[in-house]
Amino acid sequence: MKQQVAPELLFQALGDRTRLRLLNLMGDQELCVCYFVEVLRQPQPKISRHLAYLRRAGIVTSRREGKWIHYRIEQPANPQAQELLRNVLAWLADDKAMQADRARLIRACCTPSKCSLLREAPQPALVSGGPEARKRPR
Amino acid sequence: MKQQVAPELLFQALGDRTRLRLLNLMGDQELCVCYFVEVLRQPQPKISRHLAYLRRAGIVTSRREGKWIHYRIEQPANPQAQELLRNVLAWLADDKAMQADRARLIRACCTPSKCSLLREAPQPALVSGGPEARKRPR
DNA sequence: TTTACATATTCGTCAATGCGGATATAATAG
DNA sequence: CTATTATATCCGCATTGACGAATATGTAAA
Repeated sequence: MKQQVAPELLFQALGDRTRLRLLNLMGDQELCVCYFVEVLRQPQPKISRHLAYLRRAGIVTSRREGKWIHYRIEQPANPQAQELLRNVLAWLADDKAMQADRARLIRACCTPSKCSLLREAPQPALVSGGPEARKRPR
Repeated sequence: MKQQVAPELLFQALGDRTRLRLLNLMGDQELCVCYFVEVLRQPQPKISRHLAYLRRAGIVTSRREGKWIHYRIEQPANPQAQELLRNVLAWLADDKAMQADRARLIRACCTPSKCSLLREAPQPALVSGGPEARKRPR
């Protein structure tokens, strides 16, 4: 069973711009680390450290596939926390800078050949039952 | 116009147990500092410091009435932030320890004479248009 | 097995912040 | 004016966490 997060620990994890940008990029898809590095244009160790923080906080999980490691948002066990996380993502989606990040991600996915880091990187894939899927339950 | 809070700053403010307990006690009422001190059984300077933090973060406002200073939650300007804050309070309302705090508050209000700090303290009052009022708009 | 690549971790430093204890400020009471 | 009460702020200390730089780990390719 997923462990219950104390609210203050969740909020501490959300209290950093870089981590919010990472979550915003994940949204409802699974992304491998090189995309974060490419899109956010931040040093790889920095990205990795913040992803580790999110993982320790139970907000994301990772999955290895060969050389690549994919990260995705993990649904919290607590329904209230789930709702809250959905709200957070919706709020981020309204933020101009966050929208710019998403746009950069889409461009990177369309033309991976132009991005030094993404030559052979696996494409992102939608996560079934992710936060976005739950918002449009048709 | 209320200023827009960056999401990460809001979350930093929410990332502390004492501050969440304070917010939970405020809920939709306006409370004076002595109640927080009495109910949370924490040193007054500690309470005061955390209230100041919340004020600087734009989450609460204060109002002086003679010797007493009342604090209440301030509705964020951004609708997304409003929704989020409502979610936070709803989550807290589910937490056992938070419920115990609220029960202690009610007891303190009913028998202020038994609480050393509350001899003459003004009673809490509901805040019009507060988060709870918005949830039961009848 | 060596090499290259993707990602993670460690180290030293610095800023932010939590705390208790002491003290300052502001309002009222006497 | 002085004393008291309610609240805020300051000090020193400890912890946390963010950062860049360097390095380690794990996987696959040559």
